Amino acid sequence: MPALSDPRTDLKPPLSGASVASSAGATAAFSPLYQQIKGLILNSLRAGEWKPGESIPSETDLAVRYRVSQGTVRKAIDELAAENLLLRRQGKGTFVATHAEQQVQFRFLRLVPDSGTRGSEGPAQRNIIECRRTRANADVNRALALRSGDQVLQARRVLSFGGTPVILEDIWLPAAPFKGLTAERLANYQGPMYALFETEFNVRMVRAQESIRAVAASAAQATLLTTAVGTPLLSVERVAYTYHDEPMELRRGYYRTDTHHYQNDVS
Amino acid sequence: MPALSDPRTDLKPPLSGASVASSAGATAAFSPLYQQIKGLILNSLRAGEWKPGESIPSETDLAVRYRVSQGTVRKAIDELAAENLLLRRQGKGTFVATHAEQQVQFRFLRLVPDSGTRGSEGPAQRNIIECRRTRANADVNRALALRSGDQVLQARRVLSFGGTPVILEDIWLPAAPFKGLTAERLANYQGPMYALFETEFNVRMVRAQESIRAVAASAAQATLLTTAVGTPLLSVERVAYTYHDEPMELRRGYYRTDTHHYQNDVS
DNA sequence: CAGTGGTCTAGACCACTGG
DNA sequence: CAGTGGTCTAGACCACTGC
Repeated sequence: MPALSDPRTDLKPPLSGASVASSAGATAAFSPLYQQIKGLILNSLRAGEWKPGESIPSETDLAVRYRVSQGTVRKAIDELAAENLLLRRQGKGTFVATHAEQQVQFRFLRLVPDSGTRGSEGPAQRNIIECRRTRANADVNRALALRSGDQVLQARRVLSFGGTPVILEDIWLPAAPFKGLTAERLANYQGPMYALFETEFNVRMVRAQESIRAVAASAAQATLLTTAVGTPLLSVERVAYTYHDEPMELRRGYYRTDTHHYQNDVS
Repeated sequence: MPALSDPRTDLKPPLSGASVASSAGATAAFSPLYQQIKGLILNSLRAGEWKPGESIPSETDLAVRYRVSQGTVRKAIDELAAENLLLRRQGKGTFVATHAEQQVQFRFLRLVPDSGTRGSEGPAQRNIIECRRTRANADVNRALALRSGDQVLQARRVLSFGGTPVILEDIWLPAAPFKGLTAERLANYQGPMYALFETEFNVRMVRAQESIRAVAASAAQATLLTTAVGTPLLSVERVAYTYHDEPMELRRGYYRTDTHHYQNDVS
């Protein structure tokens, strides 16, 4: 191993909070080396240096690159794998997670059929009702951290399983990162919408937060979901985030739960 | 460190699948040392050797006890901490997680007020409607992995926040592990029900699986929740598990979502 | 100050994959 | 067979807690 006298261009040594201000709180947080490495890897992911589905360099290579031991790189990758940003495959390498894989399709969709398993009803049919460009209202602006006046894309679609419409969704996206997205491209793409976002716009959804309520179907909703007005529906409001917790999508879903249910593990 | 010649009473060496049957698949799975250690710690937890809220021995002590390095014990504890079974506190020790802590009260309850934070409405009022001992139907038996004919305890209660009834719950428990549980003890206990289970019956709920639907309030439900018949309610069916994935509780909850919502993080 | 968990390193060896 | 991630060890040192 090389001596540590060599200056590191990327990393600060993990020094403790020796900030100027000594009194009155405001102590600089101690940041371990592996957290700094994690941040650097995160930056490379966001910058697209390694694309979804591709492998990242081996642990030993990264250890050389960052001038730390393999164990430290390993711990950084461990956390990123636990957050589903990376995928380790023994003997093969470490890969950037993607929404395009067959195994984890609909990874963010918690709705499953009451009987049978996910996907047992065959592929979902996607039906784009509309897609337009507007200025968002205050609600949407707040959720997406936009300035008032910023443009957004709004889409509405229906997902059907086995021929039955089950999900009605309104989707809002900031217009800037999704420049060029049209109803046609949405309609023609086969596969999860988030996979299209990855390949076409270099936007990878990493985590999401959902707020769930029970509501009664309006006339419009009932029509699109071929059910009666007043039918109880699951209202699922989702904000999806990219790397570094940037909000990138607001989605308001209405789920029929007569043949499906929302499944959640809590611990 | 002592030589490894010393026979280990508890552990098999992490040998690979050299089982008798060599052909026809059925290869014995390779189990790393730290997984075996994790299993032993799990056994001690289930046996009540260390009780909720107490500290377990230090990593170095456990390393001596199990005759492995501290790093191996550490990895076992890491996983148990990630699963919320243990709680690490730097400088103090490692503690058995509990539902009785102030910080994590209602850890399994995902319902939060639309405005304000969890607990901002003051403490929840718990109202036991009934508690009786019966034979369970097939549904409940299946969920709790009981034999038909086994006795169960059934309770119904209403939870109110800020004076408004928000949650109606039906709860089923296997009678055997909860021998002696009565409506009075439930009603008199202040604090989360799962905390009572820990202290009185040595049953610790570790994880749960919830199935969520939207339903219309029945007459009985509407009365107890002081709302109108047909009001959309969130139906939350929960199966809660103890150590080693033993199902120990079935709970059917009905949540009003006019002032609260079910919050979920997905990644 | 001693004791705890947390970080970092270095090296040996194992399990798995694919050419 | 070489290359990858996975396990295990041993030791040094750091950060945090409480006496």
